[in-house]
This record gives sequence, structure tokens and C-alpha cells, in this order.
Amino acid sequence: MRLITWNVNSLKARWPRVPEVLEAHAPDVVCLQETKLAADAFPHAALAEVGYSAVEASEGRWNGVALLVRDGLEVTDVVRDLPGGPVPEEARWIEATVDGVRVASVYVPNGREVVSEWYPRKLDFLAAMRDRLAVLCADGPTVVAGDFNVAPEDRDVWDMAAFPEGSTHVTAPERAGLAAIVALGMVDAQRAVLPDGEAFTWWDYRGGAFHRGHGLRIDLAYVAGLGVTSVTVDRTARRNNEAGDKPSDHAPLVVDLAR
DNA sequence: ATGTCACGCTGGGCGTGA
Repeated sequence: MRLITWNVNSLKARWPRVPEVLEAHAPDVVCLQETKLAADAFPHAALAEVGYSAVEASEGRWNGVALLVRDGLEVTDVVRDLPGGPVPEEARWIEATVDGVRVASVYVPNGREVVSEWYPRKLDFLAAMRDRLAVLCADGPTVVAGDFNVAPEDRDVWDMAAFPEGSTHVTAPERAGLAAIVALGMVDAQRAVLPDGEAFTWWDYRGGAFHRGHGLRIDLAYVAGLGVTSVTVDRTARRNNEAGDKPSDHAPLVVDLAR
């Protein structure tokens, strides 16, 4: 199974780039985040034209997650919203069984600042996710992929000095939230095939961050009950294309899994 | 260089979020 996770930063604004990525990689399933669409605006018909169906959890202006599934693969048992999660009004989680694998697309809350009211909610979300994944992993092959808004280790950050005390994405409690997922037996797919070195997936739009290599590894795929054969970051999708269609600030993570 | 995007509301600049 080939799986992609990609925070598109508006599916509507990113539309010309989405079929490009589908054609380039021919994934079986795509976990999207930040679709930023109402359910009735989701581009089901346009996706059908390029051979994909979708299930989505949509909110409107903010957030929004989806699973795109290649035609011919069975999709069952869709669950929208993270059971026990702290922000049920926000569209940050969708899971379904795709071709026999339980797949979840997640958009973890940003957290903003450690001193803000949003930070403890982010930690609560990570804890609820761990509890849900414990249930799913006990049931069969499981993948959770998305924008975790946490860099697992210092080497997943271009410069730790850019994240002084009070900054989110790098704190010990956030990283403990990821470690608790690993403690379930789930594997960080990218690190499984790239033990050393940096492998960023996000670069700020501002300041020429992409060109300067100022990135973070915050788009992650955790896997249980499946082997990982290859993981790549599609940096082409982070660049401007010939038609001038703008990129997301996140690059797609392309993950090949073996049963 | 906090230097960019994308959204809604409104009809183009501001507030919000990342």
C-alpha cells in the first residue's frame, strides 16, 4: 500500500497541485489535512475524474481532514472525530478501513503558545489519540498519518534557538505525547527507513525558509502491523510549478507499506 | 527582516490563524 500524508493548506487553493501529486505517485490512499472546506464544497466530482473517491470530516473555514482512496479499493467503517478528543467541534480526525488497513488522517491542534489555553488542549488531543490508537492497533494493521504539529526530536528542527522557552512544537510534554504512541508499538515510518539526518516536511512561507533549509519534521506517519519499505518527501510539491500554482507550506510525505 | 498565505466578510482592506 502506498500512502501519502499532506497538509494542503486549503484544498480549494491547492486544487491544481493535488492531481499533480496523485499522478506523480499513484497512491492508494491520501491523508489530507487543512482542507478548509465545508462538506458541501468538497470536490468529490473533480476527484472522481482523476480516479479517487473521498471521505471527509469538514468544518468550513478552518481545519478539515479527509481520506482520498484510489478507485477499486474498499472503504468501510468511517469514524469522524477523535473519540474522547477535547475539540469535537473542530474537524481534526477521520479514520476508515481502506483495503483492510485502518487508516487515520489527523490534524493535531497547533497549541500556539505554551502559556495559552490552546496548549493543554493540544496535550489532551495527543492523549486521546494514544487511547484511540491503542484500540485500533489491537484490532489489526493501523496507520495514523498527518500534521502532528510536534517535531519529535531536536534534529527534526532546523535551529532549536528559533524555539525559545514557551514555544510549542518542541516541548517535552508534546514529545511525550508522540513517545506514548511509539510505546504502543507503532513505528515512525520515516525514521524507520531514514535513521539519521534531517527530513523536514514543513517550511514557513516567510523569509525564504524553504530555500534556506529552515524546516521542521512535523508531518508524520506511525504504523503498526505493517512493514515500511520506503518513505520520501515530495519537495517538488513545495516549489512553485510551471503554471504558477502556489504550493502548500507542507510537502507530501510518501510512504510505502508492506503487509 | 514577523519578509507569506488563505480564509470570511464584503466588495478591498482588515482580523484571524498558521
